[in-house]
Amino acid sequence: MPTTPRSRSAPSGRVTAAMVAERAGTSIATVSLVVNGKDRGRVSTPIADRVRDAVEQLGYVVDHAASSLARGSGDLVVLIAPDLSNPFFAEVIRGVRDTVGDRFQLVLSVTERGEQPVDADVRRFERLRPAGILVDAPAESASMSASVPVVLLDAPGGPGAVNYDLTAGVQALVAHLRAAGHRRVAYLDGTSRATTFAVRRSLFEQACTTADITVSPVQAQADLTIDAAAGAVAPVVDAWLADGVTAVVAAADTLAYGVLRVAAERGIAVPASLAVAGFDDLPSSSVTAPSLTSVALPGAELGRAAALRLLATLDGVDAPDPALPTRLVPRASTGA
Amino acid sequence: MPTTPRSRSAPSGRVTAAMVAERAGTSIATVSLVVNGKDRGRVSTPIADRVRDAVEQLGYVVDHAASSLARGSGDLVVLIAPDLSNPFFAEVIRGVRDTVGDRFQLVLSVTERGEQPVDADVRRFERLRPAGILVDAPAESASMSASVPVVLLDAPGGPGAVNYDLTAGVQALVAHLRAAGHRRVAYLDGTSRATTFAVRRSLFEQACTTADITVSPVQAQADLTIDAAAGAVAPVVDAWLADGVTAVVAAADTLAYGVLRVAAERGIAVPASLAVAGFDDLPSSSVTAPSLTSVALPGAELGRAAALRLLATLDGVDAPDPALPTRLVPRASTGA
DNA sequence: CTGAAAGCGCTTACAG
DNA sequence: CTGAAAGCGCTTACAG
Repeated sequence: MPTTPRSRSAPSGRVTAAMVAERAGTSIATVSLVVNGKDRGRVSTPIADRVRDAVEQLGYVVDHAASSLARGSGDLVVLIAPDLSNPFFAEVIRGVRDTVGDRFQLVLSVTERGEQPVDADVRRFERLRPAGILVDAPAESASMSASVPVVLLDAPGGPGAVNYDLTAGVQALVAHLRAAGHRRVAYLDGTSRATTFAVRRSLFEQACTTADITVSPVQAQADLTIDAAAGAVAPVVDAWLADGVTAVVAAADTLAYGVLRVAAERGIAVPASLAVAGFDDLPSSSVTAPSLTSVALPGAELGRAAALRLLATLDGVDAPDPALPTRLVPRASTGA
Repeated sequence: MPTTPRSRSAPSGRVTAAMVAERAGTSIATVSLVVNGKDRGRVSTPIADRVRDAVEQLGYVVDHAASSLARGSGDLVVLIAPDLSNPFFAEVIRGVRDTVGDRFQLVLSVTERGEQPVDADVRRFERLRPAGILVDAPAESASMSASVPVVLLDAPGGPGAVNYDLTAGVQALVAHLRAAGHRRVAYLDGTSRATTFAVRRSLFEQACTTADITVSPVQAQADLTIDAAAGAVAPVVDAWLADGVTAVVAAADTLAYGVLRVAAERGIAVPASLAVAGFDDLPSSSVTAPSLTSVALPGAELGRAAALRLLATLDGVDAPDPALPTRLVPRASTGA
């Protein structure tokens, strides 16, 4: 810890506007204007050039803390997402980043494994005075309000949220299973408290009822990792088979991978003895053994839509708000 | 845009220390001390309690911008990582987050897909006055210096870096291939400019030379995604086979997945006609068709080691700096 | 066109 | 034990 007195501006390596101003022979006010591109018609060309030269030579960068303090808010956009072990979120992030672009700087925060973003997370990031906050798969959409604009992703029912329209995808999945002759299926749920999982389950159960397919009372759920899913499936897979289940639908592809792994270990033929399907359509779902049938949720699209909505809010204009379409990608794991 | 005059503190919903002080009947200096836990022996218990009550009632949170401006730096730790479509990074992040814990707030930044973190990324985040910056898989470790402590991850050769000892893993892989009778192999490289990829390749080639295995002159490389890998492999797979190649080693598991996919499409038996192996040992590598042999790089360990090193630097103590061990996980894709 | 000055919300010697 | 005040580095009316 340096003991340098604070009054002496010990050259901390940090270049300030004052240093730029001195070198350019102007005031820091002028430096601020030039650096922020607000010099048109306010600063003469020769002076502006001198400032730019000095900035270049000194490697000056506007201090974010000071700037956002003075301005009231900064150019940060915060995206709070659940644990990234689900590759789905990588896609969402990409969509957001490509959309907020250079205008804002995107920073991410991830929750503890298996946790959903909650109110307190939003609160913690308000401190940073971001331009806006995006929350992916929040636990409860109720009280996510803040002093900055907040957009919720994949938070069905919430206001100020962008969502998938899961109906089409789920119905296609159930129709697909029905056509393959399945009449009794199991559902492997996530332990996640994200509302989207409740929606997936209930839409699935509804569709099954309509299609005259029975959902097995033998329940299982797990964290969204392959290991956790395999651990949850191992104890119940025999009960499923004994119950006459011929297909299992998992709330996420990573969960479905766990089913595939247990089936492989037990020598249960997929799809002959047990069909398997998931949600997300992860990139790796095309190379599993067998390749996995999945309801495709385009993550990058979700990220893009959320970012557009935030930008629209910041600009004070109305945002289009279409629910994003989902579709079934049938593969070998259901005999496609 | 609100036109509120700045002088009137329009109740922006933001609670300030002044508001807390007024409610508690003290000064903002006292509020600051209490809120930062520096009140022991400096503030009387009844006053401290009144402050805490007021904080509670008002929901006061210290403003990050103002705090880090006044203090010189804040409690943020920034982790800059390449595009997250490689699930490997999720592990690294988890290791970092679990280690920096509650003392610091972790924020992430990801580069454009296929890009590596560069100097300019570090520069951009210095603005935030973080306590430290972690850079995963940087392009060049040379000039990554900043006004805050920087720790490089997976940046072989750099000073202030934490790394894997790839030797053991690579040698085990090559010995494994040799034992299975392979004498001519191909290497599928990543287009990534991260130095770790150069190291992987050169260690592999060295080990092959020693083991009297020939590396095919038929070259291929791709972005670290399954699609990109499949696209790069498709045009060369016949040439590999024609060249007498019996095994292909990919610089990352995601690349190896691309090989598996092309092999499946072409009806090339794995491992009978072509053995496949990768680096990373991703969770999904246990469920691919066939399951993938891989050099395991424990991502969470890397993140943990880097975070410990940063904490040590901040505390001014020496950091232990063991290279992290790697090992081979043999699976069906090489006939294990 | 230009700069002095107030203010953003904190933290921290310093003086009581 | 407590508070007034300076200072962190900017931005932005405002007065020249």
